[in-house]
Amino acid sequence: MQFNLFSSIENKIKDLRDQINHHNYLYYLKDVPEISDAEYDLLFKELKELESQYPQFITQDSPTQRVGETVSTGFTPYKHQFRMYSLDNSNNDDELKQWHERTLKNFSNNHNIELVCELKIDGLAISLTYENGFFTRGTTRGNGIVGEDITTNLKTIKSIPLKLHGDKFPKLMEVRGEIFMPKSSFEKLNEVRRLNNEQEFANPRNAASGSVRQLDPKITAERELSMFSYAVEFGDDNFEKPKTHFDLLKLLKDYGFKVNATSKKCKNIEEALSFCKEWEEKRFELDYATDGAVIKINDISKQNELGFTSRAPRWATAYKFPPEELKTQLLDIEINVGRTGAVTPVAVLKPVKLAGSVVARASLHNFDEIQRLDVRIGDVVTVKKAAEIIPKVINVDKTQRSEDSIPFIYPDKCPACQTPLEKREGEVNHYCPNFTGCPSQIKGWLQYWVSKDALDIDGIGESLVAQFFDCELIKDPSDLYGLTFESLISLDRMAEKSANNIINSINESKNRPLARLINGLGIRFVGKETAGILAQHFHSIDNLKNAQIEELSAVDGIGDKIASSIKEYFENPKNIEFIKKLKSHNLKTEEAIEEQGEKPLAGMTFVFTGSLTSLDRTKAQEMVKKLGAKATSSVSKKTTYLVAGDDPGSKYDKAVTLGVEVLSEEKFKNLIRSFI
DNA sequence: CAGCCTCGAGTTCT
DNA sequence: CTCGAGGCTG
Repeated sequence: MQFNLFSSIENKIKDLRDQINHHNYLYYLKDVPEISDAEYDLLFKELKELESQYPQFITQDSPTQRVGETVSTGFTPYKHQFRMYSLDNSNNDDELKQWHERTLKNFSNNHNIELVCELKIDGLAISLTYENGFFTRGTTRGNGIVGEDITTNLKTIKSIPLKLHGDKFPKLMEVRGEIFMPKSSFEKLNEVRRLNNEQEFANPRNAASGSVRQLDPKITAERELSMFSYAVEFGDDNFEKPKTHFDLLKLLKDYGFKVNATSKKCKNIEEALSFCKEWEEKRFELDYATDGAVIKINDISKQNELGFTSRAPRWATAYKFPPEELKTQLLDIEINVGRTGAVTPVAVLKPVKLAGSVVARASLHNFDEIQRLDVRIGDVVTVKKAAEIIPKVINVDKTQRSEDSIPFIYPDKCPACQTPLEKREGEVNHYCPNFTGCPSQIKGWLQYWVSKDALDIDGIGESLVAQFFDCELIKDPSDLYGLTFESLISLDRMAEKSANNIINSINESKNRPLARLINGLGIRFVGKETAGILAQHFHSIDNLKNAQIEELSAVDGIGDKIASSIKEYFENPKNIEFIKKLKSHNLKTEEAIEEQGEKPLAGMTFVFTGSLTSLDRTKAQEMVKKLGAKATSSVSKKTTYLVAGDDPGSKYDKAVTLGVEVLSEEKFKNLIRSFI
């Protein structure tokens, strides 16, 4: 299973590489591009993603390896002598106090346990190896176990001593620190890049990261980079090590490292909290970016007693400063109609930089939300990123509202097809009821049909289905299967090769598992999961069609609402017609009862979080399902294992609170391997 | 019937 | 990731 997976990925990567190189040739040398820039970018993006997941398949001639590409290569992987751990987070005062309480419980005499507070620098974590006082190697953090050797670049950074000061050194030590670019240098650098018409860096962190991973160390040397050091791993039993973390910081300073001067010893958690509060305000005055504070137990013997979880020390926690908020102007409210007919308003914002990226849009969810905020076009609003990712409008500054502003008038007609909108009793969303005729809904459906969770048609995405639909080549997904080479080639920006690929992909999708097909139908309340249940129970679309309400709701996981939604779907002659068309194009609409293999993981529930390095999440989920376990997306008491990849999110914290066992990617793979 | 737990749907940007 | 809503359990 593993081997097939890898060889097909290798082929896929090779195929992408060849395609892109071919298009490069056409574009740059022959000046006759066959595909649009957007399509080219998509191919490129896909290749980059696959390569970053499976770096073993990167070859020298890959288009991603050209100078100017940010994909990191050319650096040798290096296995850290001592693992580089992450930090657990405390998102607010309570969580910090809880961490403190939990930690102190481990000691019988827990009075006067000193803490050290430090600012958490928003940069790039690295590790420096010193042998007998000489700097011998510097590496990126990577996944904490293996990083990349960037010694030559790091040697250009002046705050990294090439030889330690003083005369007593351990035989071996690894110093951990954070590389950063001062805000002022970042501004200067971007100024220059702007003048040269070069792409600007989004934030100092990205600039530092980009600078340190240059293949040419001369470029690194030109960038103003600096480093704060904050930890050491000793590889020398005879060396007399510091007894406390604070002494360790002092030792680092004496050795000639730059140590952040704000670090402070605290007698109790209240003092630590006031350190956090103080810097939450003052951090903007600093010339470097900080995203929080780190609180550590000072006594190193106590640190050793506490030890580590699978990913982080128990004796330290990161206090996260609240996410950045910004004010900006709301330029317009756009109305989207999704594939189900659900109407969602989207705020169009004057673009602002927020927590590292430029935000121009934010969902307003529904009409209730607009009323709750009383948000009007032209208002000045506060935007913040929920969970650091999704922009959200959190409030409206009504003092800055002009006198002639009027409340937003919610449309009563679908913007795409002019059908009057409906709101069902007890539901929050408005719907466009023109389910079979609304162009916006059909486009959404087409897009869903070709997506990974449905028929997974490679090479067709949002723009292409919209193009097909707008050219009236297709009216619904079944028409995809009637597309001919000739009809495709008549389109703009479509050449033989792409047309062939598309026809092939479409044909391949005729044999997808039944569950995917059911999901693609777009029956209300029936998504990926429920479609899977239905496929397993009924084995064919026809059986599903003929099932009575009672039969449906008897199935585990299907209640009255879903059952009647399914029944309703199959009572609509248009849908019956659609399924007929699928069959006439030879799509697989039935599936033999799957052979029940060994189910060694029966009864277990897995949740995945963070980015997995050696396999992708969907694959991992399919694997555990095959072995009889469930794969869900949120952690609860019922979760057996949380598999945490790199940089896990809130799920990790929840698992810790609920006492759910956490597996590293490595441990997970071992577990799975023992069954195949 | 309340209180979980899960699922579905929609969303942003790199 | 988050909200809302459906299904199941005690």
